[in-house]
Amino acid sequence: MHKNVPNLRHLRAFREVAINKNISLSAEKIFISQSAITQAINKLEQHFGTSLFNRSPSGMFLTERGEILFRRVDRCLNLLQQGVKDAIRSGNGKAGTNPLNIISTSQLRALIALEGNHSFSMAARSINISQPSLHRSARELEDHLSITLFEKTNIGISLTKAALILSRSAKLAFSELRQGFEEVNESLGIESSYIAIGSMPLARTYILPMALNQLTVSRPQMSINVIDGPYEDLLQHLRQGDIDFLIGALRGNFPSKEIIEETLFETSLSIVARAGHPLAGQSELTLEQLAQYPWVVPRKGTPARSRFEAMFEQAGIHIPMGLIECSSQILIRQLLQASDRLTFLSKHQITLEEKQGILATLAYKPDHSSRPIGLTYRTDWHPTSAQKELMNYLRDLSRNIEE
DNA sequence: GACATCACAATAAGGCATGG
DNA sequence: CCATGCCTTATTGTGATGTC
Repeated sequence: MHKNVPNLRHLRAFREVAINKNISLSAEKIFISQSAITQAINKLEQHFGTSLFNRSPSGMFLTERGEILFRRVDRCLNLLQQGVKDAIRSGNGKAGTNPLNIISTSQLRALIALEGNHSFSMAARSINISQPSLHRSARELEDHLSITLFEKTNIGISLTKAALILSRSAKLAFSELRQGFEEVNESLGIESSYIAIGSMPLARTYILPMALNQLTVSRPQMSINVIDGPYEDLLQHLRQGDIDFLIGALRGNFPSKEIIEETLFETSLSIVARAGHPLAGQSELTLEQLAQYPWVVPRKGTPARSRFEAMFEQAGIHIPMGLIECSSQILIRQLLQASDRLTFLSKHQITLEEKQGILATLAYKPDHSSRPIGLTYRTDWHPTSAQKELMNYLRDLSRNIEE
């Protein structure tokens, strides 16, 4: 995932030279030799496959792609610097010299690997290095920061609070670099970029596929990763920069200003059953009638599930027993087809074929059935042009949705 | 004066074996 | 499982020297 992250000191050197427009001066500032910086920059240029500076007698000036990268590198380093500071504070350590001097990419990689794996051996395997190597990097990091990063718990090795803070900044920092790499490639006309989208059930069925098709027409080389899962997991990945944005039902009420929710459209929930269902075609259904049948419902904690429960509770009716919780659209169809179960679907989850005869929308309109569908992303996220393009397709498609 | 380059030195990163 | 020692390999850095 975070392959090929360049040496942090090289990135620092790059930033200094970009600011000072002078290698020798930068060399004095960050205490390494002039030749080391020259080579570091060459290496970065090789890594990103483009020249980053115009060398002129009056100094080193960023090329167009150098500028692009500089913005990302600057954010990357700031994130890391802040992350180390916060982690040290959280771990009651003493803030020492410049944090960027004491940590390396491989140490951060080790840290990140340990976040998802509760043993050194598994973490090592997950990033294809040997257990001793990973172990050493991890302990070195701990040593350099002089705070506790790892502790033994009942599930194995866990990260301390301080370690989690650092790991999160590192992921965000690496993801800035990933985005920078993609922007540079875009500017070179290499369409190899990559987008990770977190998808909640609704969007998947209609709007997202259409937008993805549009995007792949204009950018055939693009690789796209659509990830689904429980909202909490997706949000977690979003906050750590693993996912670029989420699409689906908005939850609202974010405690912090860290996350933005952008409404694309409103959709309304309908109660649906198979076409030959006993309640299909009847008018004026009551909640009591609906409570007689078994249901397929969304996971607990989702907005649609809350609506489902509120619908009965407000009317003082017991919630039907024998619920099946399921978020797979295909499975829901099959459950409905084979039984008299009912479910909540929003208008845009029902396809044309289904409207023409496989599913029946029952004559009962839940209160407050309308809910916002939209995009969720980090406030400090800076989308690449491919990412912006995809979001614009989604916005355009939403505008044309007939309600 | 300021960057590039070269030969070599120094470190960092990684692996294997092996013992708690 | 984790931790360590010991060794190899890869990466980075230095200082001298070249080039424009």
